[in-house]
Amino acid sequence: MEKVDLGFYERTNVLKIANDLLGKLMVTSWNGKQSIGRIVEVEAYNGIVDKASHAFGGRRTSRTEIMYGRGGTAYVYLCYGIHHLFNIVTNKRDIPHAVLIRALEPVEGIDLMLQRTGKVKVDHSLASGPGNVSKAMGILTRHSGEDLLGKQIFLAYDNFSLRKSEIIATSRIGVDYAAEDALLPYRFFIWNNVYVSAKKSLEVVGVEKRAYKSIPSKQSI
DNA sequence: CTGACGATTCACT
DNA sequence: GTGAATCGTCAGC
Repeated sequence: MEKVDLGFYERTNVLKIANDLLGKLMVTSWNGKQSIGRIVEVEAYNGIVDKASHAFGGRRTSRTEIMYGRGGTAYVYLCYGIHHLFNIVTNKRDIPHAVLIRALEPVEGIDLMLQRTGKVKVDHSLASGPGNVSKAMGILTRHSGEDLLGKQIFLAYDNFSLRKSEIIATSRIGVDYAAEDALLPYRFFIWNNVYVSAKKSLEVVGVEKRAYKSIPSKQSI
């Protein structure tokens, strides 16, 4: 298991990074408690030109400031007053790209995940859905700003690999307010993986496997 | 200071 | 399919 390095996070194409995150291992380790999950579903948020992004239009607030930090930083925020959503900041400082981790396949420390989620046995929902990912891994908003090159929260890779044909791209979940940008195929997941969330909405959408080639890059508003 | 609301989940119909 | 839970964040006054 090798830790994902800074170069991976600092790349400029957030859609490419989102694709590359599929199959990677997410690790949390504190108080001697380690949990590992394999990333099976993500969503890309393309910074200031993306109406679904918290940083749309260059918006800077105390909360979103983290997104303007260096790639390889955790951005965690509270949603609906209940759910802690874990994102990975990408690109260079001042370019607020991010990738939301939406689902994990539990790999290690599963007893801890069960304990944290209050579940009795493993099922498809253990770390499926962005709120459940954080709950199972023990991530809270206080971890926002944490360095992903550190020892507490980081990503790693092993021998696992995916073919491009195993990656499905669809529109993102819960971003209807983003008008036309709600339709962009910025959600990626592993085909046929049982831990992927919101399956009902799939209906085998028009699969856009090369979505990242059409990424908008203009930096004006 | 106030009010509206969200990158969600779960139980229930 | 519908609605409740629940609170930090943010715009507006």
